Amino acid sequence: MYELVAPAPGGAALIRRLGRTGRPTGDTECVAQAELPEAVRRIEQRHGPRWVWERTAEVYPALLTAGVEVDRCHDLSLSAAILASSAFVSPAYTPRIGLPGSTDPDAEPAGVLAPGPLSPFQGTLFEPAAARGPGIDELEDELQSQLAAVARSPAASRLRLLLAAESAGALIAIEMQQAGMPWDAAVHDALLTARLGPRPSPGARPALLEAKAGELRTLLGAPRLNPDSPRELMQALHRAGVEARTTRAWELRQFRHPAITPLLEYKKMARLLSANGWAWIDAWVRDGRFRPEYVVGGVVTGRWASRGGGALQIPAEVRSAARALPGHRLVVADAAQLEPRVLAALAGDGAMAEAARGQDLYAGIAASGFGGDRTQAKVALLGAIYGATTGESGRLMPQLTRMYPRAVALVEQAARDGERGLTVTTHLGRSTPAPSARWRASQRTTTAEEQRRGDAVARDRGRFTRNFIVQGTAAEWAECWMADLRGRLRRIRRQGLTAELVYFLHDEVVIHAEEAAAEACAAAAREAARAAGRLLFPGVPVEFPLTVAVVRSYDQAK
DNA sequence: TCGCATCGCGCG
DNA sequence: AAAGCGCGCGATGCGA
Repeated sequence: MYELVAPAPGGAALIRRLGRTGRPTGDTECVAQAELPEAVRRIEQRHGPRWVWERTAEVYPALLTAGVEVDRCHDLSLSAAILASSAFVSPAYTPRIGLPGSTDPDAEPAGVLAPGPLSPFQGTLFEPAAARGPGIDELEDELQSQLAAVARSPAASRLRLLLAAESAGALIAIEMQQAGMPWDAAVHDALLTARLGPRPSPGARPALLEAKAGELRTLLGAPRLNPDSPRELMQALHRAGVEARTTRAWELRQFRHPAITPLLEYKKMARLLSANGWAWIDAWVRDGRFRPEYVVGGVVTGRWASRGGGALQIPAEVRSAARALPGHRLVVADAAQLEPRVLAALAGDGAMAEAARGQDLYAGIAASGFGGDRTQAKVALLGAIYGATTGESGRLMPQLTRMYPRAVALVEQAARDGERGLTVTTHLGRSTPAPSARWRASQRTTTAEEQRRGDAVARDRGRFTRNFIVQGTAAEWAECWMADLRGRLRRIRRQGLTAELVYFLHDEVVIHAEEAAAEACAAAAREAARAAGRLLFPGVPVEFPLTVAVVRSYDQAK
């Protein structure tokens, strides 16, 4: 059933077999750290247990390096974070181990999640500091306490699915990091050179960017302007008669002045240079792969975050550098309009599910109520999910409410609850953190001015909780999707073919596969999406179609 | 020189 | 503060 792995003093590792409730069912095996991969391989082949460890990121890299993959695990730290705040757990469960992000073993286990630097080590199985962390008996206790918390929950099967998906995500994050996104530095360099000029010496502006800056200085009559400084830029614009309040691109676009167009071009080019220029290649591309670190559960809603290289913000502009190796393809699969579909399923809104029947949900909704205007349908729906009150989407809300009363009522209720400081919870059981100190202060106001500001703070929280249930449940769908897909790709690999997950972006995955396996991977992604829909929403008639592209480079998808 | 806040912009 | 959610990260500017 379970095999618990824990560090032991003297650089050893302990392995203990546990039953359904986390009680030992056999002896504890002690192996040298260097022998752990082999021991894991042996046990994995014998009975394919669910591996239990404190943090996947501390154990799994070394196993993978030794060529040992595991089928499934239970990540105690990630599970603790979910259970500690889940409204589905009652009476409350208190973790006895550190939560993700707290590397300090003395840290208050149930305390606030202090965003400390995680340093998942690469070379050895356990950091030296971990020796002072929980030992095997504490980890066994913790597992029992988590399993008990799940078992007494009225939503036990949902929580079980959530913990399994999150733990699978932890495995996938490490596997993807080791695989890396195939990245052609020469292609990247060529596109930088075309856009900015040849690579300059460090600190200098590339030629085309410098030329653009010169043009700007002339047009604004500001010969010493540094366009990278918002303050200097602001002053120069004002002197030139452009009365912008900020120097953001969207605002500058409103003004008519000869300098605006070159300024917007400068900003675009400067952004490319600083965010994804040559320094980025040097820092993040090695051996033809971009290897970011994925932080599972790094976002409050349950989405993944990343560390290093801005992995989840790779601009369209440089995606042509993500190229399949010769004889290979990138299979790019994207869940079409995931969040609105999740809303339809969550709310059990039959009318919305009906409109979502086809590949394009917005078109379906437009056809049944916005006079066929797809843009309007999209603006209205996103406004409902994000909490827009003014502008076009605000005006479209009454119409949307008439068409889909259940879906709108669901997000409205989440917003009201959030404003009042209540917890809201995703479909599988991830709950919002307790209201911030700022929100609590907003409840104690005396003057009218304080009252007004307090209301604004409450509405902020309402928009957060409104979005939380949708974004968070979408993240659960995506994690279940990917976990199921991982299993299918492993089966494809067992036929001797190359097929590996190399990138994940909230509602989109990239698989690197040899040509002969590409179509099978595309089919696997589609089947996994159906499986995820059934897992989360059994019996609910909402479809989760994918857009799948088999391409040579990432920019060729969509 | 460093840490920290702010601005701005990329992604979903 | 884009019309509204969630992030990461680089450059600048300021105070220590």
